[in-house]
Amino acid sequence: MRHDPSILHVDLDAFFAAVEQRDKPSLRGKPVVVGGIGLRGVVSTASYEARKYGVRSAMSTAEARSRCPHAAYLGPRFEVYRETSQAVMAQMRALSPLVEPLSLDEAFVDLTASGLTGLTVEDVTAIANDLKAAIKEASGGLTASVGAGTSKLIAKIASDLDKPDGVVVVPPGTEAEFLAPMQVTVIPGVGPATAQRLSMAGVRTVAELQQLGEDELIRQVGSAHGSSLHRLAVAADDRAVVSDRETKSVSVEDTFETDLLDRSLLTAISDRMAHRVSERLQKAQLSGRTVTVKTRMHDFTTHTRSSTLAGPTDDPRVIARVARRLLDDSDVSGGIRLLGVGVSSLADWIQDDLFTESENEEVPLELVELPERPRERLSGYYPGQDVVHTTYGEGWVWGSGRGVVTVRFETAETPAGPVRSFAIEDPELRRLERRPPDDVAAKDSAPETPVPETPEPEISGPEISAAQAD
DNA sequence: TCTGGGGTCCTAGGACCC
DNA sequence: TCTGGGGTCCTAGGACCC
Repeated sequence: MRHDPSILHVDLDAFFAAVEQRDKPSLRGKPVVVGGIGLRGVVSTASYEARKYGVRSAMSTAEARSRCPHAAYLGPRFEVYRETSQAVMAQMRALSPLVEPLSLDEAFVDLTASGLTGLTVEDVTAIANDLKAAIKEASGGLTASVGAGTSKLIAKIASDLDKPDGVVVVPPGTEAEFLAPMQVTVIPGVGPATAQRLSMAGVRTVAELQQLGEDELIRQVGSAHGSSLHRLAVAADDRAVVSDRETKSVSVEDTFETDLLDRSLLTAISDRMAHRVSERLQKAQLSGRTVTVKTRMHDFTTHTRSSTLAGPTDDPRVIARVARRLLDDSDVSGGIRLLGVGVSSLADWIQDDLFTESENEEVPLELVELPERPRERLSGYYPGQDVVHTTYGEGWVWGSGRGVVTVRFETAETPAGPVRSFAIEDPELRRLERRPPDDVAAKDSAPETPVPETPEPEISGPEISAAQAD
């Protein structure tokens, strides 16, 4: 353990939203929410003006809109954030060569690496204020909050205490008493599940955690987590600041506006994701042996399927083929809300593996074109159906994947073949309240009306949005 | 009006090998 | 013929972070 508060944790305030306010003066002083703006979007960052209305990170955008309808809702511009982040990180590196970025808006700085020793609380406070000024200058006006202490844990917690635009330096020797009155959830790694378990053992504050024996803690939360928590509770943290952490995995995933059932569509999307993963691997000069496909069902249960190759690859065709096979093994019948493709077991070299090469030649993999826009659109409610399903041209069936429904789409003979019939069974979701359009509501509630063999959908009828379908 | 996308780390069971 | 542990690798899932 070091004796001076020489570890800084720097955290940019409401970073994404602050960049937007910087670039668009009309947004300054106003509530700004950056995040997914689609049906299933969540909030990445809310400006402090928006936080007054209860808008928080990770909240669904729909919820945010209801809390703060007059805010500006913006999709993220990662390229701009990355640029700004680099300018900010450069200021930290000018202060000390040992900087560990945790994300675009956060980093640890170890001052001892710059040769500074015997730093007092006053010294560090002055350094932190200088750094904040430099960051503001380099970023076009962004503010940061800085925490400092004798360890990562203390610096990290301290940076959160005086947000925004604050500096908190914890005097050496006071760490355990600094933590004692706080909730256990201030300790990074203690999330809802761990907090719940600790709570059942009567532990809510760090002081109570300090009293709990290590054996008991391990019984509650497992061995690795338990022993590290035991040490962190008494502020015994000697984790080093590490500047170059190596990448362990690369992945791409997407949540769909409505749940997807159509295997050929999913396969096309999977192929595209495999190519994007490959591009990112190649850019980073990485390759990996394990391909993983991730699916999330309508009820949010998540499954992964993975397969490990004999040697590492960054070849889009190899990744795509393995992903296809894994996707084929996945159950998609209830509709999936998310699909992801990832590569792990990374190596920083590429094996010219005859095995994988020969596989390539056997099955050349062609990217299936995704329809840019649906050419034709059929939609409607039918008796016996309690959810809207919409068919698009080209044989895709897009379903909401909710509720009990058996719908036949027998009309569409498309270039990709007939649109198939499908059925979804999910008793739990049947109870969901629905608001079908008025003209269909009557039919919908009619008892025991048989499902027509060949329903006659309204063609080019009024658009039934997925929001209404829910 | 539920619940993103990019990650990291840990656990647990089974296969396999010595 | 019956029965050891230990170690490593792989797979699946879950908690957590920003």
